[in-house]
Amino acid sequence: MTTTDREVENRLQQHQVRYTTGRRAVINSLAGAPGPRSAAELHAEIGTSVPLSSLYRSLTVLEEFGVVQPHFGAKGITRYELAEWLKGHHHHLICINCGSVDDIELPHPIEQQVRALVGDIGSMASFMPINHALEIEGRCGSCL
Amino acid sequence: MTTTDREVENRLQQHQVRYTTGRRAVINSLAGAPGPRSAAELHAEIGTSVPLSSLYRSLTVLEEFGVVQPHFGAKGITRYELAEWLKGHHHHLICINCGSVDDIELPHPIEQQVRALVGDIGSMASFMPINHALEIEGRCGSCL
DNA sequence: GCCAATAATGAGAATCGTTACTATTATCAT
DNA sequence: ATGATAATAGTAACGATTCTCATTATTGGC
Repeated sequence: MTTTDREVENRLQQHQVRYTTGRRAVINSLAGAPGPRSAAELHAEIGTSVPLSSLYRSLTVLEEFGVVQPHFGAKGITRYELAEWLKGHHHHLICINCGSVDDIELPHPIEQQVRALVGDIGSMASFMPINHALEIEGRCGSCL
Repeated sequence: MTTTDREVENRLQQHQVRYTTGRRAVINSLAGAPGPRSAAELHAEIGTSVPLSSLYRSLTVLEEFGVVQPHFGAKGITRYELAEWLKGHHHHLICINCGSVDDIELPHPIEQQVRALVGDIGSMASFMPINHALEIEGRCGSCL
């Protein structure tokens, strides 16, 4: 059992939500992925032991209790990743050629700058920022 | 005929693509909106004179020729907005309470900082940035 | 350990945003 | 005007996601 596993287990326990085999499979798959994954992608990796419909339900529950976070992509495809408190704050590099989405964690000073900018923007627009995402579109290493 | 209208007309003409009534309706509706709009929202505003299927087709060709840009939101809903060369580079304030998406144009010096950060990130991740979007989630003025 | 109560699952149908198809209509150059 | 081509309207098809409900697993109390 990994650390992530244990943390998720605790979080769910506190809400009297069961950490079942299917949900475990989702978490472990996401924990090993370098970026957000769609239900279909998870299904392909996990195998047919967890049917798609259950996968979707698991994702919904896990999102409801703050364990995973959705990321909305082209063609109505929603990909999920572990929430920030599990995997750390990060941003996305989205390849316009192959469609891949990879995580990138900014060096602390740079992330601080982003955070400061977001704060400034919020106060100048009478908007209360709670989260932010810097999505960078371009060409990934394999598609240059 | 507005300036935007004329600019779109020119762009399409250069590609031998017609700027029809339906496409004009889409552009004008988007030009008057404070944020991205979905096909359904445009249909509601424009009325039944332009059927949904035509709206979708219009959006597809307008995107194809760089006149509008998609924005992917929750529940598989794609919203479109005028491309940057028409409406200027901007970012989004997304309200987690009411779901509204509003545009925000950053003061020039701040946008410069963002741009510089994106450049830095690209070179440190061997990724060629082409575009970027700072999406700020939080509570809008009406939902504080 | 066993039982009732409750939560979760599996399989398929239903939903909804979006796309594809095709016959008809509008537009453009000549 | 006319023929070639682009665009439209209406409807069927599609695919990601959600819903339904009968069945199965888990849990807390005995």
